[in-house]
Amino acid sequence: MTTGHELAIALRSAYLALHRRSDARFARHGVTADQFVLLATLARGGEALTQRELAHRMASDPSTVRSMLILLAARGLVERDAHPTDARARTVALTAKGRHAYRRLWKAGESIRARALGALGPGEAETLARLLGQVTEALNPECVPITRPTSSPSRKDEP
Amino acid sequence: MTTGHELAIALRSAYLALHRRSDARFARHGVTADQFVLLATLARGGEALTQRELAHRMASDPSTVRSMLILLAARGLVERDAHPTDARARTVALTAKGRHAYRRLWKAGESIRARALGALGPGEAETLARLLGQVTEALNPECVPITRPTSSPSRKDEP
DNA sequence: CTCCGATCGTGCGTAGACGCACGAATTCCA
DNA sequence: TGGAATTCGTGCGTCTACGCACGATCGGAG
Repeated sequence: MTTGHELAIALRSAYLALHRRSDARFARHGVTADQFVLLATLARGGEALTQRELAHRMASDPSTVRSMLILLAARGLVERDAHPTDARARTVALTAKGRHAYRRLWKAGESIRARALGALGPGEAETLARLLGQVTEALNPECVPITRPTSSPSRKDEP
Repeated sequence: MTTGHELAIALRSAYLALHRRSDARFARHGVTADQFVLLATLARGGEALTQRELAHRMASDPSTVRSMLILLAARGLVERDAHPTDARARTVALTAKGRHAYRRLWKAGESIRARALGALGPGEAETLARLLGQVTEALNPECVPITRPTSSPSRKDEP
């Protein structure tokens, strides 16, 4: 039987392992794993996101994204301009240098992605992604169900 | 088809969602999600781990564990004593207050664990934990295979 | 017994992840 | 149209996750 605690620990371990590996790999190129995620989100996002939209797509926090953008902008990988119609917002986009760096980083990270996929049998990657999606969905504060959070006090885990 | 990148993003999203939820829940009790992990590891570890062993079991860094211990010790949840036989090491253990807090926190986190498990069908929790374990294993720097990291330049993902 | 390499913890610096409180701009609706 | 609620970004503080360079200690090889 797998308890919620075990699941949480497994999730934590896997994420931290991935993050460490990626950080170590990308460090040679002067960026962090999270900065890569930002650049990738921007690259795939078809130009010009607001900081908030960027944060949303990265499953990250606007405040966090802001400090990352400051670092990336200082290095010329990213550009922040005024939003055309909304004076509150700023648009974010990759610079040419940023796009170039992203392509380089993509290649650099390839073996790590291959390594993760290689650990999984045929079809297991799909399964894993799907299950992770279900957990994410359930954990996101999006729509807290009207029914009280835990109706029957489930005693699935034990300390 | 699920690419390595999608898998990485799914993993990141799930972990961050879990972490956020947990942090929010535990904040009322004055501890963070990661501090809970430390306390749980200590509680399950059968007393007296070295900082290094604790870090290993938490899938965390000795340096990180140290700063967490400083905070937890200042609040009397944890005790750091000299190691009986190794003058370099220090042993870490829960105080009575720490054990009490841990029990309280365990209950507080229950609905989150239930929520995650509830998003999964029968047997899926086991599957998810297993797949996460495989990925973790593959990503951990433990034994870097003698064969060069990526022999055949696999072109599984696309930017 | 005496080194020398491995190991433990420390201290410092950087980066991320967040919460919260602000000011400014936008939207909505009465 | 005027004001309230909302939304965007900022700034600040805290905690975690590391890497790296130390000093101290341990352990084994000679």
